[in-house]
Amino acid sequence: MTITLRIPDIDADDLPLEEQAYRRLRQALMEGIFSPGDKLSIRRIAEALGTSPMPARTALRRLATEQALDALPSGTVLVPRLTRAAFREVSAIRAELEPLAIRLAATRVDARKLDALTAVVAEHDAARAAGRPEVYLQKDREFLFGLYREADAPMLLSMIEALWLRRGPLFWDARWILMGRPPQAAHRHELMLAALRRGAGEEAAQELKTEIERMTAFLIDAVQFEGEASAAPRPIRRRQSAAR
Amino acid sequence: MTITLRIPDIDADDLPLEEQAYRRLRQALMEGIFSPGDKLSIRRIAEALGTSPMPARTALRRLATEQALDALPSGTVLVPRLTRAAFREVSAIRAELEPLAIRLAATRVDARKLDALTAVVAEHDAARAAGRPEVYLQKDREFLFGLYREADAPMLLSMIEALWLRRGPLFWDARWILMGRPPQAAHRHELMLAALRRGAGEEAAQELKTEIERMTAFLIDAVQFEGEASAAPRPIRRRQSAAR
DNA sequence: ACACGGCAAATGTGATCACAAAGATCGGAC
DNA sequence: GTCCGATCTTTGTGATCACATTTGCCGTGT
Repeated sequence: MTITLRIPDIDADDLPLEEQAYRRLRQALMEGIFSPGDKLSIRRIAEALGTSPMPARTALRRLATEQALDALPSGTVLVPRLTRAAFREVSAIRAELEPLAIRLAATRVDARKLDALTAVVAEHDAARAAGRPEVYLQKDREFLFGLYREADAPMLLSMIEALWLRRGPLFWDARWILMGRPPQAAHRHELMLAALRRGAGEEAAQELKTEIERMTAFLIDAVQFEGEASAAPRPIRRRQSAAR
Repeated sequence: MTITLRIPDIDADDLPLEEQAYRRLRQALMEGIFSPGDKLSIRRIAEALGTSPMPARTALRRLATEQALDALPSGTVLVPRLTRAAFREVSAIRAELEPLAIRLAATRVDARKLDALTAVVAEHDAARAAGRPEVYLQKDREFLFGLYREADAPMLLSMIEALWLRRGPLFWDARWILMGRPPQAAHRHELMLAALRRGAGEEAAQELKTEIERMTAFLIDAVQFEGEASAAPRPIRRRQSAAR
């Protein structure tokens, strides 16, 4: 890891440094600041964050605890490189938990929220048309987590966040691939919204489960996973400048 | 919290102190050393563990990250007191994740393992007959996690462990209630084993889902939850000496 | 090319300290 | 009795340090 880190700032100056560090690192994981396999040393992260090592150390340990990062027996912390099996596992868990969140949200979400999320879907599709994968991924997240928060199920939300963090770097690497799918194949968010408007939570949950399963099947064939020989050129693994 | 802590020792002297602390605290959560609502101060835990504050601090932060403990905005760490809604949430997540683990395990588990787990079921029932709730809870855990480990799904296992940790103290408090249920109502482990022997993973998963849902319905009516008026005498909330 | 050994640098961990903030206690007023 | 303010104690956080372990680099041999 020889590239200068540009870890995002966040607007939370009144929180303890350790919490700020944690949140900034979470965001960095979702936004491609790190690549799969990167080694995160406490001192280097602390320097990048502009703190002493303690907050960085705590934040890294917290992220390892929730499996957003991998910790080796030596204590070294790495950005996860997912094997094919690990990616399947994450997806299988998502396919159970995220529909559950939708079912719970369906009993609580109101029309105003659904309208707001309709606008997010439009922005999601616009980002796709404009060729802005970073915005595309961010709108996908904004849509789904907008719904999951309606579930008012804090532990479930935290678990889903951990799943997204774990596969965040891989998704970032695959962002052009993901965005290159035809719109009707890429997501079923309109279908979900339509179902939710009819009060059909189970149907919306099923649409999401299908979306996750199909995205998994698509990426399984499209991505180079850890531990597999290079039968094709490696997908682009380096960061480009963030478009946002 | 005025009672002297007796945190379990573990057999892992070659691990870093922080990892030992973490594991010991996890075990303590499952075994009723703490009660819901207990405040865990870094210094007091460190003293009970016989370490400096650092390993205790890290362990407590890790446990808070995975929601085994609750952290207040001040940084104070508490043993969770589950509201009725929180207990329902934990159970709903369990009802999704644990059957998934069974389905995955069903494709891999062999007859030797099933035989070993058959013995655990017998010990589970013997503990019930002997009126030893601590062993009863431990055998329940041994049986189910024996299966979940067969799934070879590390993140799923970690998530299930976090769920069990979160509701560990409440279950400990309810151990006599749980053990007092008639055997055929208490669990469906024999049914699960029978299905797994036939290679019917989906059926075993469904038996477990039913077990979780019924146990939830039973406990919802039997337990005093946080934030609810005392319409009945509070259940015993203090530790008795561990029988093991 | 690879493997091994030696050495220096980097690293994670535990210990300790200072300090601001949170929490507990006490006394007085109503 | 309750409530409030003052004071003291405890607490969590961040900083820093020492040290054992790990990692990386270089040179040598095959």
